[in-house]
Amino acid sequence: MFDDDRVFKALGDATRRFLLDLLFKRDGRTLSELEAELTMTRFGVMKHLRVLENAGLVITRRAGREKLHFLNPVPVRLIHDRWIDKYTERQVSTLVDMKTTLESKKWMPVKKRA
Amino acid sequence: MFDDDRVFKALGDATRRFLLDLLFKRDGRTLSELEAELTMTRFGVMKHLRVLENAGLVITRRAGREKLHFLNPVPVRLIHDRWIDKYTERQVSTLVDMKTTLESKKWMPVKKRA
DNA sequence: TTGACAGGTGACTAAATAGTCACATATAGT
DNA sequence: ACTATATGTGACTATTTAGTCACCTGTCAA
Repeated sequence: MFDDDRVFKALGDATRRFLLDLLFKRDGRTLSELEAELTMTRFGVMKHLRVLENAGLVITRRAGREKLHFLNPVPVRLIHDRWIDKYTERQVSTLVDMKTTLESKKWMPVKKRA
Repeated sequence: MFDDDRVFKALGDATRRFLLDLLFKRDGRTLSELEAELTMTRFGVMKHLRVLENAGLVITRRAGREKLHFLNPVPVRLIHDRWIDKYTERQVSTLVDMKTTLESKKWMPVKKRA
């Protein structure tokens, strides 16, 4: 199994992406803290965290009997660089910004169409 | 199934990533052209291309009896934006550049499956 | 119209993966 | 030492998914 395969396989599961979302909002959480946000068993969460750690998407540090989890953005950036050329990057990000702006408008609670 | 799930599931397979690599090098290829680069059956390749198309990672255009395939970078950029903050983006990309320079090797295209 | 070529389909098999269980280890504070 | 808390493990099951087969449809060019 190649390194990049581990990364993409890790990202292939919705629960693991949710864990990354949690860590993106706030780093340095423990296993128990993360488990509280999910409906799954603790061991289920632990297995997911291990997959993320083996992929390098999450970095951990022991602190006493606790294990703190941190999001590592580097693999994500490497995905980006693999299929987005430096010369077209600006155009793509502009396009994405426009898209998300439009969509967020669509999602806004509309005052109502009287 | 959510949109982002389709994207990540699509990226979870090495053959499909290899197809994206091929299209990244040169756009607008036909099914047969892509099949020639793989050891798999034509139908196998077709199924993979359909997964990529449903995920929005590949866009197609019919031209007579041929179907041309193009790489769409937008979903890739959205992955990036999900876990890389605009304020830390510069640091991360600098770090990645240093890393790739030092290693002097980027990710190799995945080899054909045995 | 006929033959050759490009692409499309349903059903099947083998392998990979998510999630669970009961049980085990290690640390903090009293 | 003792107990509550935080994390770690091996084996099992159910589901998903990659890849193949034989066969069908549509388009080009002579």
